[in-house]
Amino acid sequence: MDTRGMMLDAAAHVMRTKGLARATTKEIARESGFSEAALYKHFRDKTDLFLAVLRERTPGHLPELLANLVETRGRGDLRANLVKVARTAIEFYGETFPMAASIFSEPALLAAHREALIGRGAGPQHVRDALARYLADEKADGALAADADPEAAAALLLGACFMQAFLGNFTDNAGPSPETLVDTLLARQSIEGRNP
Amino acid sequence: MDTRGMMLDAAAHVMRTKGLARATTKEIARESGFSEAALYKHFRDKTDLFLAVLRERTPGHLPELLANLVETRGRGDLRANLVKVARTAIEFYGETFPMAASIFSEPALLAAHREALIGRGAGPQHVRDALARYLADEKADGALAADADPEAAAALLLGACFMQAFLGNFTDNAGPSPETLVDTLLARQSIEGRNP
DNA sequence: TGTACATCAGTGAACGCGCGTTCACTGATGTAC
DNA sequence: TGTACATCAGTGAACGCGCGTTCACTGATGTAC
Repeated sequence: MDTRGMMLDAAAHVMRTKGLARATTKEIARESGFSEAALYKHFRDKTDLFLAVLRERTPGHLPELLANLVETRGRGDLRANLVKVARTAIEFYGETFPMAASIFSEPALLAAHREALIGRGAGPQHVRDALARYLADEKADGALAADADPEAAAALLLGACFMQAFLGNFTDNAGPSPETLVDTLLARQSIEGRNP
Repeated sequence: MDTRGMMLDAAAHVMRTKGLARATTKEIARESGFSEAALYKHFRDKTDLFLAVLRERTPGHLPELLANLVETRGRGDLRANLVKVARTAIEFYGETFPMAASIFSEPALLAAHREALIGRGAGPQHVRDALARYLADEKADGALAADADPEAAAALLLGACFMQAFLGNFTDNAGPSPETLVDTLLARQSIEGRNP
């Protein structure tokens, strides 16, 4: 691993364990094994370093899984696919949440990160859109009810995972399993005959 | 309004607009119209002030609404009640999110806030539990399918609202309306005859 | 009523500290001839 | 091969700054007699 990579790892680790407010250049330098001055040979300033961490040290398994699902539409059965999405999403959001939430404490950093995501065509809403697209494909293939709403269904499932990850980071709250969430989403909750 | 209240308002305003990292004693003092020294007549230290803001300046309309729903079970129809919950939740989480997310940047503050919530018997999971309890009541009254899962349904609906509030704070993403979310939750998504 | 004192909310100025950043430097490695 | 110089990743020490916090204080208000 090159110096820059070690610095990014150190920064990501400090941000995760000590929090953004305690992620000082001193701490990151100490953790990486290099001097503070060395940080400035690889990154213009502290913001540049943080943005690089956000860009290069955010896990990608959820976007990847959804990209695959969209590509191989209908391969495997709907329920199993959604359970896998839910499981992956809870894990992904669980890893991502503390750092992502942190940057709300620095609006300037938040804005810069948002712009960077937009520039790359990435961002949280794209995940939801990808799942909605997969569900729309399943609906077109007849695996989903004709009056089902792919976007709302995607919002419900990912939202539950997102919140579960938040609750898991905030308390030790467990919440419903991925299977239960998916089954509840797919099944009718209101009594038969009544609307909707 | 007494001095203490003005200080809390000022602190909450600065936290919301400038972010936790820029919410310095100088800034809060300037905004409140008092000196920095005066802050220390009313709060032991900065952490004490922040915890007081979190305790006394967090909106309460969502917990309140759910408490009322649980009390007046079945009054009004299910769908209308849920739509109102969703609408209130999106607004509530939208107001709460930036500040709540902020404190993930200071784990010590986060831990202190969590302990304070536990001590008061409050916290985000209680909101979800309250909605689950209301849904369980509706199920017992026959307004919800016999095999419906109140906890999972509550997690799905509130999760979608929570994530929508996050997306709204992060980008200007709109997402499905409260009505669409509720209808999608209540209706069967998988095709009739297929499981589940 | 006037006088003497107590209380107390709030202040201006200073404090020490840790922060992000920069500086002149070092020493290992590569290159020319 | 040896010699002279260039390059460049990384350093130790210092810098100015803004932070949270404390200090001795002021001046308005209340109270006793």
